[in-house]
Amino acid sequence: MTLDEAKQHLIQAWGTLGSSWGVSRTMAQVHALLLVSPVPMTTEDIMEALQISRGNVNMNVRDLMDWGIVRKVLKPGERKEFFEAEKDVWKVGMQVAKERKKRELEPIIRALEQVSTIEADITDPDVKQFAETVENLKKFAVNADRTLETIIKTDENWFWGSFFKLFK
Amino acid sequence: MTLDEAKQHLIQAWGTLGSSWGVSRTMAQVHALLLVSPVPMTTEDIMEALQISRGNVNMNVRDLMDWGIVRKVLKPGERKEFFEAEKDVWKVGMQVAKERKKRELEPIIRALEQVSTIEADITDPDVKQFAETVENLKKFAVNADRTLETIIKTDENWFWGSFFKLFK
DNA sequence: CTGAACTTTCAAAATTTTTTGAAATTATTT
DNA sequence: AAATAATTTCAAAAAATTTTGAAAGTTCAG
Repeated sequence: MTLDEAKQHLIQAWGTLGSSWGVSRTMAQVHALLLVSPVPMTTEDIMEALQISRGNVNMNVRDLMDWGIVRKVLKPGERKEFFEAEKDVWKVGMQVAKERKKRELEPIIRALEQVSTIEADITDPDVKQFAETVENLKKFAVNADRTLETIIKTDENWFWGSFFKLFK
Repeated sequence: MTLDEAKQHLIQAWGTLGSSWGVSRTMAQVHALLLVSPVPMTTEDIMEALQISRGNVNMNVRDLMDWGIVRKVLKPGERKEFFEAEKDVWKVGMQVAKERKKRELEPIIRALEQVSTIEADITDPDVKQFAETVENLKKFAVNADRTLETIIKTDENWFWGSFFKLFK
């Protein structure tokens, strides 16, 4: 397998993985492309490498920047903008965890709290069962949130070194 | 808020959450519906509650059963099949973690391994950088896999009681 | 300022995913 | 074995998402 073939494989695999996690195939592919590029790339480079339109590149790169895992790089004397991906895999993982926590975990916790303001006859067994289910979902979500929060604040070395040892 | 309103809210919120995690809105809604139903439901009950077609209910219920978070219940003397969701939130979470690990984490690890069989001049700095990135992705994935594996084998009580304390 | 280089936007088109519903299949009862 | 009831399948339709590309906007050198 040549370097280029390997890159292509990885980009495809990353795109597929993205799809099953609610990230659009193209966004994941742009991310993978920048991740394996040894140098920052321009919009045109990305267009050419993935055979997609200018607008598409622009949107996906912007989204990746919103996720905090791709940066704009300005080269002195160059008019064009260059993009590079965060290469530190731990940082990427943490950044994604942080964003998903903010975008999805926190909203669902708020929704669960809202829903538990149900005013109803607590002696009704159906109401009781519902309240219990919601309460458990909330506990689970809050626990996950707290755990993520802690992991996010943890430094890289701790993870690579001894995360899994804690679970022995 | 009445019980029914609260249920509707939760079903909607669950559907939205599903979307951002690569689960179809309807599948998440069927799951939520069964989760808050005090009794097992038939295909027709679900059709009516969510206003969706028979085929759609059938497919999504089957998928939920594949995920191991919904069961078929047969009532003696009844011709129809009933469905109920696993109510234990911890079990649901673990089951989903287990399936996603199998369906998505393991395949990406295999893909990364494949890609690292690249035969190329290791003195080429580009090749070296690529190999390094792939190696780090693999380490991250394997670590996550191992951690998940351990959590999955952990019993419920441990999580609810002291998960987050470990991270202080 | 002006115009060229580059970036962003967004309505329409293409693609992908989901849903429908009727026909085929399977299971159960008489 | 025939009739009835329920489930499954799957091609076509609908809906949702993604992509395109050209026009509008922005930036900057001269």
